[in-house]
Amino acid sequence: MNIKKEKPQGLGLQVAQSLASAILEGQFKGGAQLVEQELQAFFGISRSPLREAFRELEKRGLVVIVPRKGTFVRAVTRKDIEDNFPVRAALEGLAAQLAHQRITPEELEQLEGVLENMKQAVAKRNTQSFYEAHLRFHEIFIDASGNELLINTLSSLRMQSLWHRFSFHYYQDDLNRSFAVHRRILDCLLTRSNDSFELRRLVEHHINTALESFLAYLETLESKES
Amino acid sequence: MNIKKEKPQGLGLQVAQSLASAILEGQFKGGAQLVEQELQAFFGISRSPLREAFRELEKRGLVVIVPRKGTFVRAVTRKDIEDNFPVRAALEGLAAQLAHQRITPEELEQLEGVLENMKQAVAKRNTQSFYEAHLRFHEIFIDASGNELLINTLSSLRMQSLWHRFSFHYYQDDLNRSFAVHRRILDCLLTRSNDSFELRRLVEHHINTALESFLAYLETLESKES
DNA sequence: TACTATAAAATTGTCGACAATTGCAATATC
DNA sequence: GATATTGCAATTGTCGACAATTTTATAGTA
Repeated sequence: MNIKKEKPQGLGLQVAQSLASAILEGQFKGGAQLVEQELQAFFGISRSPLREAFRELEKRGLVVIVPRKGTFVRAVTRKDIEDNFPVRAALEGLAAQLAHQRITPEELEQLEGVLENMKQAVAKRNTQSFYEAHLRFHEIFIDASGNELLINTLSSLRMQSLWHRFSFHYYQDDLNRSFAVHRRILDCLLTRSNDSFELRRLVEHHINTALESFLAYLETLESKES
Repeated sequence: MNIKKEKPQGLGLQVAQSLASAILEGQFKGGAQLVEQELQAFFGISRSPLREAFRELEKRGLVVIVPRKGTFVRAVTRKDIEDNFPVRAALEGLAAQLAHQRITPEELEQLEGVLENMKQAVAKRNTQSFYEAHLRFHEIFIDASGNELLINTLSSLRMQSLWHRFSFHYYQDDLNRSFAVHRRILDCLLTRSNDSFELRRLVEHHINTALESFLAYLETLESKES
């Protein structure tokens, strides 16, 4: 058989995917209840797969299920963000260190390509495409770590932190600086003889710095609202 | 009201708890299928809450759900273990560093108490109670980090790594050394003026070392089986 | 008015039945 | 004898109905 075997995914997972997108795009207010009857009617499915979808969303950290009360889209607080970044920073630092030992020439090639995209995005002041390339850059070296647990854990953490209500706006200011950091990261990965701990610190510091500018961005938002 | 408000947990969570214990105690062979009908009869419940329990177990990383195939207890491979420890090490290192800044005198007191238990366990060559105290020691400073995400993530990772088929046997050899390490960790936590990075490295290294002796322990097991 | 008690509505939890799919064994075919 | 095919049994997926609980609305009382 040369035909793709489309992997079977029940209604539950499909609905979960759909709901996840909706939540990440901010189509629900934080803390809003996902009422089964409404969604049941909307998707045209029964309650069993819908509840399954809720469990899936809870696994991804997008909703919180409270017994006997209901399922609520997770309201992301400032503390959630402050908690998320350091954990991501530590894990991505570890991922980079592991990748340093086992990354393949092909993957390094990909990183060069993505970095080129970032460069062009900087020139064009295109924050959207810079944002996407940036995501891809991290994704590549995380996968290169070869640690499945690390890859899965970070996948979840990065999704949560990307809560698109805020999205990529906060990159606007320092595209150049961000590009330079990733150039350095790639250089570190390219030189095998290097100390992998330096690479680790570099990546970790990069993300923790991102937290600071992200929080600063939030400050400006809050001051505008008041 | 002064009465405990017993938090409601549906049948699903109760069954999940029961199954989790059974799995951790090794009452299922790795890769064994959890058939709904059997468990349904055993617990005397319907399929809805049982499937809910399966989702819960999957969230905790104890089973793997394959669509249209079934739910299988996760077969822990050597790579799973090799992947788990470095991630735990990085996160517990971070937890210790965070705890260094915000740990309370009460928590330090608790750590002293637990360390005393470890000391006595060493004297009595009681690996069981040493094991329990050891778990508690880590739990305390992880909680002291104040990072909810970190606490939850580590809770899950530590549970997985404790897969009791192997259990605590591998501690037997170096109870003294392990005790000494934890004495040093506590000393680091006690001196606020210290460099918190040293504490972090200490904890991380401690866990990565544990991986090595754990793997060595597995070697002996495998050679016995052959 | 403010507060409590009661009733109704809305919502989640659980159940058993039926549908769809998969795995396996018996059978057929070369 | 090896391989493909068919049919049956086992298992998971989906559904709608009923039960239990929580929330909301209503009425009653001080």
